[in-house]
Amino acid sequence: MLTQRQIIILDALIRLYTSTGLPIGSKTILTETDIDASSATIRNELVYLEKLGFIQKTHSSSGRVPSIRGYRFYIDHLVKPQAVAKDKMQVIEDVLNGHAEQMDDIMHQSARLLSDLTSYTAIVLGPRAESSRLTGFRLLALNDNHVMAIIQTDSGAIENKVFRLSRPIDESDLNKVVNIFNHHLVGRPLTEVARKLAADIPLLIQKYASNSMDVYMSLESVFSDSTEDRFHVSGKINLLDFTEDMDKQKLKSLYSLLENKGDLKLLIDHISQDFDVKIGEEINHELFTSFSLVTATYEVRDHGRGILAVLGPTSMSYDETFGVLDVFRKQLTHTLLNYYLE
Amino acid sequence: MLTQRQIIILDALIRLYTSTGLPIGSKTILTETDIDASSATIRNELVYLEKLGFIQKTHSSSGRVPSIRGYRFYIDHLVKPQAVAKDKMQVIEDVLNGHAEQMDDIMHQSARLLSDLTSYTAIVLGPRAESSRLTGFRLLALNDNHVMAIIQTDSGAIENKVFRLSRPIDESDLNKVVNIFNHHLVGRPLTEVARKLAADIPLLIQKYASNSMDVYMSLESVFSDSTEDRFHVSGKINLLDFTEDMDKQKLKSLYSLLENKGDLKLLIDHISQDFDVKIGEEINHELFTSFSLVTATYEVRDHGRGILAVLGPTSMSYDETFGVLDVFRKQLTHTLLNYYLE
DNA sequence: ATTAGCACTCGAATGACGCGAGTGCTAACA
DNA sequence: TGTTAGCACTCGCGTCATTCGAGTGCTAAT
Repeated sequence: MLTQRQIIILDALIRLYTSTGLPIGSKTILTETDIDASSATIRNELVYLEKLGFIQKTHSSSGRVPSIRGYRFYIDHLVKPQAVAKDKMQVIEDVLNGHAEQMDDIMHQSARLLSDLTSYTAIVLGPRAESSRLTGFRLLALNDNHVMAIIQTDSGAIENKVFRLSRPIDESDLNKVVNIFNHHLVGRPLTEVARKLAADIPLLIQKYASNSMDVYMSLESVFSDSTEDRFHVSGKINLLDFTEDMDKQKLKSLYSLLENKGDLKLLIDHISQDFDVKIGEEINHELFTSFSLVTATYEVRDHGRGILAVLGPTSMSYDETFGVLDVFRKQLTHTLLNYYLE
Repeated sequence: MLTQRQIIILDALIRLYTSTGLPIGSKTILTETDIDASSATIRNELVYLEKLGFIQKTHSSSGRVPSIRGYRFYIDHLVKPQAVAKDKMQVIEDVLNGHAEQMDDIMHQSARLLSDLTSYTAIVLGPRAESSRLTGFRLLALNDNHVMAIIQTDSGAIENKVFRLSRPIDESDLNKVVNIFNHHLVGRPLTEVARKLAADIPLLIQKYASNSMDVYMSLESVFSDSTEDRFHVSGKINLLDFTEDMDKQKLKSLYSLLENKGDLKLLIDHISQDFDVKIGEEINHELFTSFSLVTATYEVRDHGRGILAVLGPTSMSYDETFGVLDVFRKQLTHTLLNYYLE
C-alpha cells in the first residue's frame, strides 16, 4: 500500500513527465509540489516506488520515469478528467450538430475532430445494434446492365452499391429476386439475414429464379459491406509526433495496420466498459509497446453502442484525453439520437 | 553545347547518384563508364558541366550532384523508359482488368498499385469528358423522410446521395421536381446542367413546386459532388522514405496538402501533354523544392482524358517511373474503354 | 523517520584529431 | 591543344578524450 506522500509523489512525477517528456529527479518534485520534506526524503520514497515497479530509471544515475505499472495506478486512481475549454466545446457541438446527411459523415467528422483536439490518432466506430433488423431491400435497374441495390436497416444505415451484369437485365428476373428477399430476409435481424444469405437463399434462387444466380453473387458483397463495421481513422499523420525514435519500417507497419479493418477489429472491437485504457504491452501487440490506447463507448439507446478510441504515446495526457472523450461520448449520443429520431 | 563525352558523363553521374544517393566523384565515373580517359580529364569535364549549371558540389571538396538544370537535361534528352518486369506487368493487368463495379474502384486501385510499384506517392484523376451529358436523374423515397438521389452521366459516372427532409415526403412533390429535372437537365451537357441548376431551376421550382425548395437545396450538393473531380491519392506514407531531412512540420503540411482537393488541382489539373515532369522549384511551391512530379495523361476516346501523377524525390528513378506510367496509361485506356463498353 | 553531505555514475555536449574521398592546379607530354 | 600524372589542399565524418551537471545512493548525525 502507498502512503499519501508516495501517492502525491507518483502523481507529480507522472504529470511532470507528461508535460516535459524528461526523466524527473527528486529536486524537481520538491519544487513542484508542496511536500514538506527534503530532496533526500523524496529520494528515499522514489527508491520505494521503484521497488514496487511504479517507476524506473532510464540509466543508473538518471531521474525517474513512470513504468506501465505506474501509469496503470495513475489511471485507476489519480486521473482527473480535464474539463474541455469552452471554445473547443463549442466547436464539437457545432460540427456534430451541423446536420449531416449520413451516418458515415457524422462518424468521419467525429474522428477528424477527435484527432485534431487530442493531437493523437483517433478511431471511431459507429453504433452497432446487435439486434438491428433489415427493414428495406430494393433493386433498381439503372440501364441495360447496371443495377443498384439498396439496403436499409432500422439502425439507420442505408447502404447502396451499383453492380454490373454481364447480360442485359430482365426486370422480371430482378423482381423474383426482390420477392425472395422481401419474403425471407426483410424484417429479420441482421444476424439471421447473414446466416440465411449463405444457406437458404442460394437454394431458393436456384429453384425459383435460376437465371439470377449472378445477381445473387453480386448481392452477397453488398450485404457483407452493410453488416461490416466501418472504422473511421483520423490523424494517422500525428503518429509522427510521438514516434521520433521508432524506425521507419515499424512506423509504416503501424500506419498500414491502422488502415486494415481486421487489425482495427482486434484492437478495439471487444471493448465494452464506458472507459478503458490499455498501456504499452497491455495492448498485446509488439508494434504498440510505446503507445496507449484510450477507449470509450457511447450508447444510443436501442440503436446500440459505438466505440471511440484515441491512440497516443504511453506518456500522453490522460487527463485531457479522458476529458475530450467524455464530451464526445455525450455529444455523440445526443447527435445520433437526433439523427435516428428525424 | 555538350560534347558526346560530356553527355556520357552527365548521364552516368545522374544514374549513379540516383542509385547510390551519394555525391559522385571523378574516379567513380571513370570506373563505371567506358570512357577512355583519366580521372583528371573527367574532372576537367566536371568543372565545365558545373559552370553550365548542370551539376553542383555539396561542399568545396565533395563529389558532384545533379542540379535541377541537370535533371532537366536528363529528362529532356537522356531518359530511357525502363521496361516493366513481366510479373509486375501481370499484376497491373490482373488488378485493372479484375472487373470493378464502379469507376471509383478502378481509380482507387490504380493509385494504390502505382504507389506500390514506384514506392512513391501516386495521384490519379479519372477521365474528364468536357462534353459528357447528364443521362439520368431519379429521386427515390426510401422512407418517410429519407430520399435518395441518383445521377447518371454518359461518362459512366453513377453518383448517389441520401438526404433527409425535415418534413414527411410528399411523393407528388418529388415527382414535380423529377419532371422539371428530366425536362430541363437530362440529356444536356454537364456544363449546361451546372449553369441551369444555379439559374433557371430554382425559378422553375419556385413556380411549379414551391413546396420542394428544400429538396432542391439538397440536390445542389449532389450535383456538385458528381461534377467535382475525384482525386485518388495513395502512398502518402511513402513520403517518409524521401523526406528524412525535412522537418516534421513541413512534412505534415505536405501530407495535408495531398488530402486537399484544391491544392491537388493546382498541382496537376492543368497538365495536358502525354508526359510531363516538374522538378523541384519548377513545381513552384515551397514545399516541393526537393520533389519531382511526373505526370502522364491517358485518353479514353470521347470519354475524355485522365491524369496519372507520381510524386517522388528529385533524385528519383525517372527511367523506371516513365516505364511504369507508360504501362498504366495504356492499361487504363484499355480498362476504361471496356468499362464504358459493357 | 529525516536530512545534510558527499562520492559516484552516466548521458550529453564539446573539441581535437586523423582519415579519406574528392578537388583544383601545375607542369609535362603527345 | 587536349590529356594526364602528381600533389597540395579542403572538408565532412567518425573516433576518442574531456568536461559538465543533473541525479543518484549511502552514511552518519539529528
